[in-house]
Amino acid sequence: MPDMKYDFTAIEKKWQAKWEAEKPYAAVTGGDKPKFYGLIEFPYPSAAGLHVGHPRPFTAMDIITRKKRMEGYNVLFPMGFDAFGLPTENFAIKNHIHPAIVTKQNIENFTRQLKMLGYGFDWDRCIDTTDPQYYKWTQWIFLQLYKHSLAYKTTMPVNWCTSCKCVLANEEVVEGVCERCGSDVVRKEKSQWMLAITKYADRLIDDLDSVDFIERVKTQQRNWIGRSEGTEIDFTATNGEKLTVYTTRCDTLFGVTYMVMSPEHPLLKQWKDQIGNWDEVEKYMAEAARKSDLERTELAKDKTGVRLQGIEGINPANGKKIPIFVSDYVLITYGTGIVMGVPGHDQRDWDFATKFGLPIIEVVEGGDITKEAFTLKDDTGIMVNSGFLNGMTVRDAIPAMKKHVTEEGYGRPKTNYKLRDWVFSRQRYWGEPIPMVSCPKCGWVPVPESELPLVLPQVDNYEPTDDGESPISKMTDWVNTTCPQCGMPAKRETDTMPQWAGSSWYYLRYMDAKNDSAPVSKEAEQYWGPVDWYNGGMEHTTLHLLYSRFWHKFLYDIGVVHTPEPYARRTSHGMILGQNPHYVGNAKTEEEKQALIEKYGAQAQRPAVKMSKSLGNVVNPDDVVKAYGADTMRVYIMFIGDFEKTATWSDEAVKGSKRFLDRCWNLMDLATDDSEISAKNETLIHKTIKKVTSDIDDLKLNTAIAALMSMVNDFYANGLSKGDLKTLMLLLSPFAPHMVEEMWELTGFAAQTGTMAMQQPWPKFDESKTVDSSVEMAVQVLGKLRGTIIVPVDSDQDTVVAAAQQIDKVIRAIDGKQIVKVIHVKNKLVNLIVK
RNA sequence: GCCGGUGUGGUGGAAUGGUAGACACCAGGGACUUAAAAUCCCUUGGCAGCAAUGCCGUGCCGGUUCGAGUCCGGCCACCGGCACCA
Repeated sequence: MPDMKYDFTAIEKKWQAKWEAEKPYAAVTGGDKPKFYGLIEFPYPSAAGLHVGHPRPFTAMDIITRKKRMEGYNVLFPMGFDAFGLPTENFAIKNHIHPAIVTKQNIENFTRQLKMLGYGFDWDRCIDTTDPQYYKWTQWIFLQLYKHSLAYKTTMPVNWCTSCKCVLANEEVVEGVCERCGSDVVRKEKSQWMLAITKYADRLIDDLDSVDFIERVKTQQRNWIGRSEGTEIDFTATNGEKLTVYTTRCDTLFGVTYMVMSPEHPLLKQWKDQIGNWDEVEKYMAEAARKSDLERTELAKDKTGVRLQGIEGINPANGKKIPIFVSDYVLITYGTGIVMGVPGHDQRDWDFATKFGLPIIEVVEGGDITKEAFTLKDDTGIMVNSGFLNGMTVRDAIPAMKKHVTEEGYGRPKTNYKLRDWVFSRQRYWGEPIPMVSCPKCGWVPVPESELPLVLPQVDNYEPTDDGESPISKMTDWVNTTCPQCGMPAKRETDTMPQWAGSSWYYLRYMDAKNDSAPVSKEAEQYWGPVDWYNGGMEHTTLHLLYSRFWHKFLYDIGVVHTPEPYARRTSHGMILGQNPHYVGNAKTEEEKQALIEKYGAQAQRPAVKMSKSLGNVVNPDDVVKAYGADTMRVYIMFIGDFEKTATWSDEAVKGSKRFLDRCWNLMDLATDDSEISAKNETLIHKTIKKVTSDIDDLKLNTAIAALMSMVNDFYANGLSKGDLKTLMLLLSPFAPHMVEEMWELTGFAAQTGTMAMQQPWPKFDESKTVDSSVEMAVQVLGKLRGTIIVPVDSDQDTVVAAAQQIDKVIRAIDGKQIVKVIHVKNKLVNLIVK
């Protein structure tokens, strides 16, 4: 073997060129092989390029799909770009470049970096959501939603980001601020396109049972949808109006001492003339409208409200008259916007009643309602002061009351959801135009499908406007059109679709990326669907992941796809953090330490933090590849820790992965010419194949690499044959594909087999060869480790006990005592119980 | 407040109820070298001891078990999600 250095730069360049030319990763629809569709979330092509967070999921799925190919699967592993969105638009505004040009440059840079890392994507299927040939079908799906009454335009209070000058979906508001820019979100009355995701709420929850998603994704989606089973109860107002409330605790109906209406409730304005203190009420309503979501939440503890003069409510259970208040702790968006106040058994109601001096009635025994509401979590409390419910447990009282109100005709069981319909329009430029035309005579009319794609017009200024209109609205040539229905002058919708539109169906497009007559052909979808394994970030759980499940279910209903769920399996990766430059642990002196704590506070206590430009702890994959090579980058990012957990990048630790690859490379000099697996390494090799195979399937890439490292260490200790090296190369090839192909060629296996290593079958193990002829067993006396013995595999108890009694420490430990019991776990341990 | 998750050496992390710390990083020692880098070898959980060895040790308290990082009950801390959802 020629003594050659591992020149990763030259090697990686060579093999990437070969793969570019020969396309070994191209997926062909159809054939006899079983199919495997592995998917990772496509990136948003930012100007900053890839950061080291990207390669974690990408490398993992690349390894999984490479192994699947070797196992004989027909693999689809695609990549694309989710390129509409605000950062590009803002960059374009700032630098006076068209967003399309920025997007093109960014995609080119991302593509270069992804190819640099050696991923086995089928580049012929690459998609770009801003390509009119792609968004033609995004618009088409919108039109189908419209035709099925799942897209509608309505005026309602929406979340308005004061900085982006744009509406946001509920899912995009985090703790009262915009999830993207962190600015205040206020409520604004606006006419918006909506998608009726709530119609799919039950299916989105129930079908989670049929898919293999990690549990935290399922719980998070269930919580977000927030299904609650309760009761609607009709109260009456003294002016004759019916006031329906929603409650999950209908058992407490006898404990109601007041009612509360949301300040946004439409009945209030209707009652203007009947409300004695209308001025006061109106003022309160105006104040509530001005508050941002954040303010409303922050002030949660301090209840405010105004009592309506001249109108009271009547409790249908006992005919009692009770006051009605207006208060902003009642939300118009949940339930009926009216709540029955049960201060004895709801803490918010208790707070409110205490502040306004309202009576508090105990209807469930067990607490001290003079101190706080008794809101027991278990439901075994006994009902009191509640007419026919007295003496029952809460558990029995709820169904009894539900039945009662239904029979009496003033109530009914009702299911409610926290999930809201999806606000689907944005007042920004860089998004898919919504293909609708507003005609003075016909109302909203869809653009005919034959006219799709409705291409985004060129504008001079992308700047968002303060009047809340899209920049496109200034393009009168484009806006002014004719009604597709009556031919009269009409105007186009100028809002665009949200960031999440294009990604709601992109996994389907990969199956048939060039189709000009459908989003995806029936054949391609039948063959590739559903996605077998989808990995992505937890931050998308209640956004992209939920949205795309919704769209998929709709496409299922209209016969475009053949499965009710898009993704069979969902896993999630942890974030990659950077070193914290301000960490107190780095301080050398006590003064330095104090200075850091003073300056950075809690931030200084954390060894690792999110990478950011301002902290200067961003790791650029380009630099890592330049210094150590793509294969080292791939191995390190997998070896860094448990895939699902947060991990911290370490420049020092990368070297360990490089060292490992060097050691693999240098094994070429040591391997003897024997092309068979050597007898001395046989067990080791079969064990390692077994371990690496199952670890990849279980997404435990870190321990798979550890097993390979162990094998290499043993090869150095015991020597190896070319046959042994061959197995190592095959097991390593998904992890470090460039280096392995070069080794495969240098060791003559390329010439001998006529294929690349990646095209070889995945090594098989023989279960019977994964066990050694002898094993080391633990010897315990009274559960305490006293030594180890080496015995033939599967030795019986007598043999093991006899061997154990030869050990000095064991002899001493049982000295003068009787062995009364022996616990013998075959090949593992023997525990001598003495007295 | 509710729902998840996590807690193991100086560090990242391993451990189907069965030898805690695999595999690495850092550190220390040695070899090679004019020297450095690279490479190779050794040590490396803590305490006591020259050593053999002994004791302690997986956030805390208790329980089940021959045996608990792992299972059960109760705490504490941190991370993530939701949150005036009636």
